Amino acid sequence: MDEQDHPPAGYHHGNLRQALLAAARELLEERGPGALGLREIARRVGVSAPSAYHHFASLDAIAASLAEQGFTEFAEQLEAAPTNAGGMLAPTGEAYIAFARANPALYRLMFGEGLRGASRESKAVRALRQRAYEKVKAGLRKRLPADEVPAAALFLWSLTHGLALLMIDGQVDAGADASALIRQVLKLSGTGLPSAG
Amino acid sequence: MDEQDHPPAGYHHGNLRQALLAAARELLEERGPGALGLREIARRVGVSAPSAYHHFASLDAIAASLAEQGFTEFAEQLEAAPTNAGGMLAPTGEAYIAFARANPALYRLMFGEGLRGASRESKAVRALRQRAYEKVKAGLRKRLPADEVPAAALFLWSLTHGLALLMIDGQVDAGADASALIRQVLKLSGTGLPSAG
DNA sequence: ACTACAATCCTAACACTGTAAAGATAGTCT
DNA sequence: AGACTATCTTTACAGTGTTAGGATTGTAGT
Repeated sequence: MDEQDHPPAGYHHGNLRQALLAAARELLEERGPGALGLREIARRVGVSAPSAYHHFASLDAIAASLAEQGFTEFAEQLEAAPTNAGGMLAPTGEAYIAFARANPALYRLMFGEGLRGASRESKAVRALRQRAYEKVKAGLRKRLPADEVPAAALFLWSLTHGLALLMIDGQVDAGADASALIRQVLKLSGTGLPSAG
Repeated sequence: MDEQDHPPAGYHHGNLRQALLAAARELLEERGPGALGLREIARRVGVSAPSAYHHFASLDAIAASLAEQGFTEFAEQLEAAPTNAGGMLAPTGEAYIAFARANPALYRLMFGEGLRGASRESKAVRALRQRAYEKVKAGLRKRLPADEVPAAALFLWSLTHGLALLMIDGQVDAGADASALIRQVLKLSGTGLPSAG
């Protein structure tokens, strides 16, 4: 039975779980959150569908696991954003949107799409979202009176989240230089809009 | 065969199509976009599943129809926003978010969740989204140089869309007076944030 | 009014899905 | 070696969206 040459060693198959997650992630980005299917995942790994139940409690658990994995990478990339330590917010925003654009389906999954029932309320996923959010707040506390922080953080997160989703959905025709447009939009979070209020 | 007392008159059943749409919409808000099921819809109307195919080409077509219906109501409520004609943008933003909060699942459906394949690319739905967007742009043109309008419009839309989704997902604990927080956040679109750029 | 017709609805069936139960197969430990 | 446990498989069940073909009803034509 040499169905694969990866040598990761392990038990029977050559540690499944991760193979399932890898296949799931490929499928996710190939065909979107709604097309995540347990049988298709197993098919790609070359294994029978129910065998997945030795490693995951359900398809939702696989999706939740992907979401967690996504949040981990997300946090890494946000913290690695250039001059993040310097106190500038825009570079973090750009990294945020870069991640979403590089992993569109994963990003949508992380924010609830394709998760049916249980894992939509998943404590793990929700906690991870909140942790990312707390980082933004911490950055703002250095520069704003405490009572303005919540609204300011929500403002920044809404703007970035919304822009990311609109771009992912192909709803904004960014043309050739998307990053220029992104920078332009994010910069408005500093200056504001004339007579918008 | 008196399975219902609604007298809407019509053909055989007493115009299905709309009954299906009504049931679909109830189901949608009750159990979310992912739980939209043709068989369940038919069940609620008291009719056999395949009969829906005389009125809709597929389940996706039902979902797309709901989305269209949603956009229509959406546009109405946005235009009815107080002092919209006066040129203020914030009231429109509040109406935007009010709609999303009143019809959370429908709002998500309108922006792509739960639509598999075809209708995600649906021209009708996409056109409706664009039309709503053009209205925002038109409002901005009166107050900004032309070359700043696209970024400004995208800025406003991203902020509002993102805030709406975060609130819908229960990701922001708005507490008792959500509208106060909403107003506070939207107001920041006018003033901007110190040293955010 | 009676007939032809077209629209509407139904039952039966297909290919698919997620999941449960029970049996085969390999690796591990004493 | 033998017992045991973890892993994977076949089989089966209830559910889904969708298609094909037959029954039923309302509409139009003469």
